[in-house]
Amino acid sequence: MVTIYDIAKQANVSAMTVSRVINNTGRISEATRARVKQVMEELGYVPNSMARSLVKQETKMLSLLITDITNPFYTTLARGAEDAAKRNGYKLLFGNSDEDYGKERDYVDMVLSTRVDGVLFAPAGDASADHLRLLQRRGVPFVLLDREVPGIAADRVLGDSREGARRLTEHLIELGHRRIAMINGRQDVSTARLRYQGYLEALKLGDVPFDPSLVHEAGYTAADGVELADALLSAPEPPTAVFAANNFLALAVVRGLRDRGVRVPDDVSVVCFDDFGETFVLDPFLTAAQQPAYEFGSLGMQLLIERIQGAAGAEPRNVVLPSRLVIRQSSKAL
Amino acid sequence: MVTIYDIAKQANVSAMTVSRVINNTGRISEATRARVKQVMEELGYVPNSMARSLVKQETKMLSLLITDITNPFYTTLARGAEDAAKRNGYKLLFGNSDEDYGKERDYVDMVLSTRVDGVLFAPAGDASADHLRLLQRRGVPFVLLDREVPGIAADRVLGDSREGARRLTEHLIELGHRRIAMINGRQDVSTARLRYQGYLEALKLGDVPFDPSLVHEAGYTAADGVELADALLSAPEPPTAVFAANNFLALAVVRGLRDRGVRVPDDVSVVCFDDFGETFVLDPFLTAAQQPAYEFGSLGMQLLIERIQGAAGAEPRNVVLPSRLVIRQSSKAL
DNA sequence: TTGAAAGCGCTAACAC
DNA sequence: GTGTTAGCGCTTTCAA
Repeated sequence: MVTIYDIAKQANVSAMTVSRVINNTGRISEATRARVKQVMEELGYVPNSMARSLVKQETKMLSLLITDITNPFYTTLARGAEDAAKRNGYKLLFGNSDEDYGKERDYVDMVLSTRVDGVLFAPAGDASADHLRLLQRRGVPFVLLDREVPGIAADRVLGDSREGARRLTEHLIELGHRRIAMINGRQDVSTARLRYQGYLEALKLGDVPFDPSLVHEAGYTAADGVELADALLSAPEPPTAVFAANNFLALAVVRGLRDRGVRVPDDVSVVCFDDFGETFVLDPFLTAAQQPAYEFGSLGMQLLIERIQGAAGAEPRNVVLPSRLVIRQSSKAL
Repeated sequence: MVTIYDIAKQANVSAMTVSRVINNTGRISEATRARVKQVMEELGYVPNSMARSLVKQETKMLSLLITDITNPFYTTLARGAEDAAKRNGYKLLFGNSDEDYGKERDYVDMVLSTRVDGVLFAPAGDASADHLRLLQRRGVPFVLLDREVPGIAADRVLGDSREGARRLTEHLIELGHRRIAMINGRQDVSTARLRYQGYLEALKLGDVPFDPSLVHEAGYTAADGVELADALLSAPEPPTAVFAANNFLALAVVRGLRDRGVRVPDDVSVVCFDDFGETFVLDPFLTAAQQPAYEFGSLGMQLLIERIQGAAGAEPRNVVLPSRLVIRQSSKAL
């Protein structure tokens, strides 16, 4: 491996001079600079960023933790984050918690020992508070993504879960539905709670009686919610419409209903948060509240970098990104 | 930041003793070990992996470079790679070249300065050879993913592009098609060349005359190939079937054809390599040669780690993963 | 079983 | 403009 000292010797200067050339700091004569640069070229020198990090106490490395790498919402978010990181000269370390607190904990340990300069953190749920406090105690800046965590004050980029859920439910009510089921993520996840509240709000505003037998909790991943259709249909009086709290749940429900001979939207309408967009799907079918996933990532990254560079101010900032209601074929008038 | 020295002082031992406890090396009395461990706990010590890397000359960090982070083929592959890396105690740095040699070059520089222990590399194309030689000269082990690069001898995990393309084309011929168009990636990408060859092979075997006006080249990303439908339909005698060399191209073509009033599959059949699977799509529509994306990642990672740990032998290994032909509604008898 | 010294590759701080 | 010294946090080597 070529080091600064090899360059220094060849170019007949001190290590410091080489360091100055590399970093463009201090005053260097043009002659020396040229000579050093040439030797660097010849020897194919590449700086050792570990050595640099060790002395500078910063790694120029950031970390992004998401909860489901198979979900297009998060991969699109990841892209936004990566673009913004690269623009600012940071590398990005990715992690995937799979909605699992154990894996999340492992990841936090990794992050701590890697000494990344900051973390973009999509928490698995409320119990992530422990992990976030670990980061706080070590002085690692972070920005919360998509979900808030009670008891943790930090910058965050959130969606309008409550509002979006309310609008989706209202849409169903406007179509004449009154028996509207909801399938949701776990209640220890803030978005699940807020989407539930939005649902209740819409029912109240629309003068639709609330029936607890129509509400089911699963989780947010593709694996969750496969059996949901049974639960839905087994209600004393089954629903005519379903609000699914995310894209995977919606897919599972539509599949499950169809398998049982229930047609969507003819027999049952389905709406959801986050869809799969036009990118992957030929004929997008689901009526959905679309969230600007890319902006979750890029904005979050921007907040994080501002925070790291001390351009942020003491109090946490809160960004709420509105969703867009896209009406498609999966919802239909009763 | 808590260091080894803080622990050493508190526990009344030398730094070396602490180091030994951390790494479980050497002989330590149970008493000392317990004392050190307790202090570590109390102070919340987390090892500084940069300092360790600097002296050990290894980072326990690997890197994965893919060419299109928006393509489910690659995100699934990434998941396989990540799982395998974690199983073996490695961290994973992600990168995305967007099929662009410039971005790829930047990424290689980054990789070099980060001193990762190895790279899983999905090359943008043949010109990636320069970048790969850079890695070779620096002694950074890598495994090629999905695409081979002429002139570069290295471990690799590839699909059966030629075979898969042949089978897809044969499928169309069996359905009675004889005017079969192909839309392809750039010819400086090995998979594009091989898929083209497979297409030609099938034509020859099926006694179908080859018409160069039916072959079009675009690129592999969603952005490419939007205008392809025009080119296809403007042929003197337009095709009755289209073989698209990947998933995004297929989606673009179907959209383009529909926009121009051409029905798929009634007027034109479409088949492709890599689809979007059942994970995102309610009613998968495309007849496709499905590749085992997850295994590309996990197997590639396994090869890489073996290579790094010297368990590999001198000559490059070559793994070919077969694709699976899934027949759906987008292809139909003439 | 434990410790002292040296050094991984780099840069901050201070000379000259 | 350029050089010297010291040290970032850890492990290797050798000694006790």
